[in-house]
Amino acid sequence: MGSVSTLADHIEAYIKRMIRENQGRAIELSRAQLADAFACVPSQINYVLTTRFSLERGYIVESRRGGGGYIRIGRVQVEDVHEDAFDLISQVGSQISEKEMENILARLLDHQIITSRQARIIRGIIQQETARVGQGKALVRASLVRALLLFVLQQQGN
Amino acid sequence: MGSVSTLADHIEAYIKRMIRENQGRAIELSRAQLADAFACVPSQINYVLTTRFSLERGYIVESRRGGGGYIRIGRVQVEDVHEDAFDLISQVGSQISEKEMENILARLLDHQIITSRQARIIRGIIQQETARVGQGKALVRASLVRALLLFVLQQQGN
DNA sequence: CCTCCTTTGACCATTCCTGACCTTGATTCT
DNA sequence: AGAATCAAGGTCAGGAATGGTCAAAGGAGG
Repeated sequence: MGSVSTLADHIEAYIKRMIRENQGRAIELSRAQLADAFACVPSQINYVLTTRFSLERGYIVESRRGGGGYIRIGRVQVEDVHEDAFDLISQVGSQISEKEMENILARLLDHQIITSRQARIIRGIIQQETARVGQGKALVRASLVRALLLFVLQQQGN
Repeated sequence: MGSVSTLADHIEAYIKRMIRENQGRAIELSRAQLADAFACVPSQINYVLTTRFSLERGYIVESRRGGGGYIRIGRVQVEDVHEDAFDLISQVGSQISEKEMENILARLLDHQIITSRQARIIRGIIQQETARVGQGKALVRASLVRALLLFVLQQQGN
């Protein structure tokens, strides 16, 4: 697993565990309470939500302000994970940023379509290959992401 | 002077010893601290990492910037049987023709380093990807061949 | 000398965390 | 009902902590 060192990482892990323990169903929580539990400012929760629970990473976050306010966090429901994976890959355009790549990997990892080891190797390979070219890294990255992920999927016999 | 020991060599040895002492498991370190320990500029660490801890040499390096940033260095287990395969791959230049690619695949197939199914999948993916780009197919192909073969080899050392 | 590897430093990019200030919804007071 | 107040959550910009890049200078060996 990734390094669980920063506060944000801990909060992320906490939320994911909550969801897991709830059979993957959406959970509801109070921003203020959570912030209190981790001894941080409330906006830190928003930071975690936007950086780790974005739609691109497969999460849906709803909330309401005012008295009795709440934050609900759930996973995007997908019929067939492999279908979803192919969709994800086919939606990769001719260029892709590092951040976009991370989102895809995070999502596939989340759905256990790839292992963290595979994700690491993919990152490593792409890092080396993009370093090799001066310009057009986003182009090379797109090509490699598609190729490597497609390879993984096809190998699994899809 | 038998300069068997540049600063880079010492840093390399230090990191390798760390990994050894950690039972071969990945280690995590701080670039700034390490640079400090060796009284050099931080970028020297990057130099050592890129020149001595590349994937072809069997290492995988991950890092994160910002607060709580780190550099993680681990080994990817690779069977010795595949030593020459790595040589083959690292000899792939910045461009390679379809014929050269076929030769490489044939050799790897011959030595049973990859299966015919894997070879087929690789061919298919590379065909698709090179078709996407108008020019510079040989460039893209080289990148993909390296990436996919590297991936296959590291997958096996699991 | 020439070339390749090493070292350095200036400048850049990313990630995290906080606090001041804003918006929205519910409840209570007149 | 309307106003005031209370109780959430949201935004945004900034500071601090890391690591990354790149090109030029330095050195050792052939």
